[in-house]
Amino acid sequence: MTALLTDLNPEQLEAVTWPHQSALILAGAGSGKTRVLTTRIAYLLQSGLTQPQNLLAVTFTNKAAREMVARISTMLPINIRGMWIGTFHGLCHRMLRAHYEDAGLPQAFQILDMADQLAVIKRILKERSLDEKVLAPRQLQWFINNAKEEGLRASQVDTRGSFNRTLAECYQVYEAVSMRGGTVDFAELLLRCYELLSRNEILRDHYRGRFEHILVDEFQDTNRLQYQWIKLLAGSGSQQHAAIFAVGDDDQSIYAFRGAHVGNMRDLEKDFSVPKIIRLEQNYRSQGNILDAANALIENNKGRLGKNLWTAAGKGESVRIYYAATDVDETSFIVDEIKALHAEGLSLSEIALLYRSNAQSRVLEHGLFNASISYRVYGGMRFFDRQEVKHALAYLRLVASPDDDNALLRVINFPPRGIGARTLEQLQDQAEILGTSLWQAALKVCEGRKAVTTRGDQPGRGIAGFVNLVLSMQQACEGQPLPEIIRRVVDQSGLVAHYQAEREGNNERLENLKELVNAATSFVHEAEDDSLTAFLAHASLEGGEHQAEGYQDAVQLMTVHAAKGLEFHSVFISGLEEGLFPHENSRNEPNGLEEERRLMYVAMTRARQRLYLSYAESRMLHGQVRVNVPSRFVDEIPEELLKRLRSSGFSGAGYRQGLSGTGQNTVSTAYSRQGRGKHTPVSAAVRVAPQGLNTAGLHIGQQVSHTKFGTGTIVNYEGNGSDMRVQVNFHQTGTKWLSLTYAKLVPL
DNA sequence: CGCCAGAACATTTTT
DNA sequence: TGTTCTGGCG
Repeated sequence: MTALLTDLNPEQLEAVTWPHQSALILAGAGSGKTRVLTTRIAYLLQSGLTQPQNLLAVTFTNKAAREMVARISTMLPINIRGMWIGTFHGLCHRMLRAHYEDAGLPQAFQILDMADQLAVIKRILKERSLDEKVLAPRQLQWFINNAKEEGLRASQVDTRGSFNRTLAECYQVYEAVSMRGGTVDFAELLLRCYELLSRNEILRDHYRGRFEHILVDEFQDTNRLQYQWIKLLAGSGSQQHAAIFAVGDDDQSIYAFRGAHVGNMRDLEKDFSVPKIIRLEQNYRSQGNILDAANALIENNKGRLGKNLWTAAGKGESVRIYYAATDVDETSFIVDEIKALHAEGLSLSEIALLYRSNAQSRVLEHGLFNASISYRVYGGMRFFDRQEVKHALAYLRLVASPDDDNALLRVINFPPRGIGARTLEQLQDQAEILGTSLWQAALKVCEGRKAVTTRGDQPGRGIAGFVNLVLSMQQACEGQPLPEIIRRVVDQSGLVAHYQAEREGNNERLENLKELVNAATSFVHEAEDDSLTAFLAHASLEGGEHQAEGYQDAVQLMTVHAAKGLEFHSVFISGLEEGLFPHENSRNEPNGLEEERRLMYVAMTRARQRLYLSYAESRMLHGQVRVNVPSRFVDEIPEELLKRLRSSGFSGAGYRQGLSGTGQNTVSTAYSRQGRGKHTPVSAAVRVAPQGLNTAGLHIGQQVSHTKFGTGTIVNYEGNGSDMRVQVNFHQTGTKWLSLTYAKLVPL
């Protein structure tokens, strides 16, 4: 016990040993938030105050949940099985699976991710022949998810006005379609679970009796429904059974745009009569100047719960700021600094390049690539989102739950088997008439057809071919272990054959299909429930993070949002310009500027030792050069904390002057940069500059020679790793795309 | 049914 | 500018 509590500062100790009563912990960046959370759990268990099965800990990401499990396991020798640790969606999903009948769901209900949901919505809009200009699919998706997060069903939303009525009607159709297909979207997981608990007294009492402690991570990011769910589980007022231990930081609330409601912090305080907020203000990450700068910045926000980070470490280095003439200049400054840091022995993975929006990564990538610096870009496409994987998953869904229209539509003609728009329309009409799923309609069509004639039906093609395929898959999978099921379905689906038959560029796809089998194999080892349905749920809920890429020493490029929760020795925040950061769109949002400021606060507090801020006077954006004014956030940092670096050609005028203008006037287009050509779908989240033997020292502008084509200049590149291709302008034969794996290019 | 050209669009994002 | 989506044509 004592070992557990040593090295905690007084506030951390107070939080960890807090009595059985709800608490709100205001945990600043780098203040040991996760440590407090996990130590609290270990403390409760070790001191016998509670049992594992009486604990529920909820996070937002699977990564955070895993980290929590891992840390508790190292602290305690006990088996933490029985404890409910997971994401909101994961825990709700668990409850719904356990009580699917009470929740009114089929046993094999499937989870729709955002893309699946959007596809359903597009279909609904098309069927109702609603013009996309009148109602954009995304808008309807947003509306439905929002309604659900407010706890509203289609019958409960506002129907005043024709537009609202249209929205409500579409929502109603969407509900019906979901019901029939047995599908549940992300928001539905939460709402369904909430409704289940609020309606079913027996279940509610069961869970209330069970959970004595509910711990919530990143509480500032909870939306209204999530908070209601927590409240329901804990029971409030005289009904309160569980103590809520909420940890969060209002200054790091950066997800309002997706429904996060910081107000939940104050609500919790009130609803659960939290006697006092515990503030964790001692920072163990950054040096003094960095914290002072961040504190000064965030001070400009109103209505904060209030907090001031401090450190026992020294002042450290000044915050460096660089004013560049152009984005290219900004990039070359950053590249030079990275080279210098690397030369001093700092590993590249300790350097982060942060930006407000993804579009900014391009210039940076270009610069890094040309300097042969390895880098990794976060936020690419997730494994389970890839086209070929989604196709395979759709077949698997049909095996598990053939009434899922979305899955059916995705693969009914992929690989192509002669089912065109016409046939599909007939099938949809048929389903409409019968009031059934497309699958049922397809079965009917086949039966009828068989009775009349099979003439003209080539085996394996048409509706009959598809129906037979799915039926035989279902048969082949009966009683098989999961990896075998996947292997058979992938094989029988014809996906592999299809991709093999296509020329070029499908190696990665084929690899991913193999990888899917591997994913299933490791899933079987890890999960308690190794059914197909469980695997499909895993694919939807824990999609991306399976791809733990091997460690590579590379500079880390990501948006500020993606950087939350991470830390680095050195951090570059680029593009500090009005209109970019703060982003111009934030002007139209309520409290938009304050959210942008919090974003900046998050960005700054990622740095341990060294923080660079940079600004470019002119920048290429959307194909036009724009001239910008420095971000107001730079001016909010006290001068004495800054060390100004200057580019030689910069006029110097502009900063610390009137910031009233929007700062976006278009000037010349006399500007050139290497384009990147058509660009393969950048599916990989990782793009690492060539370093190996074959590719060492290659960069744009490099002269190379090729045995067949002679000499030329590298003008472009695309892809990554073994798939990387370069475009070479050969003096004799013109430009050619060459794969680095096959072509023997010799640098000159 | 597939391909290509032209248009439209362009914060942030996890589950 | 780059990327994605759509519609028309072969």
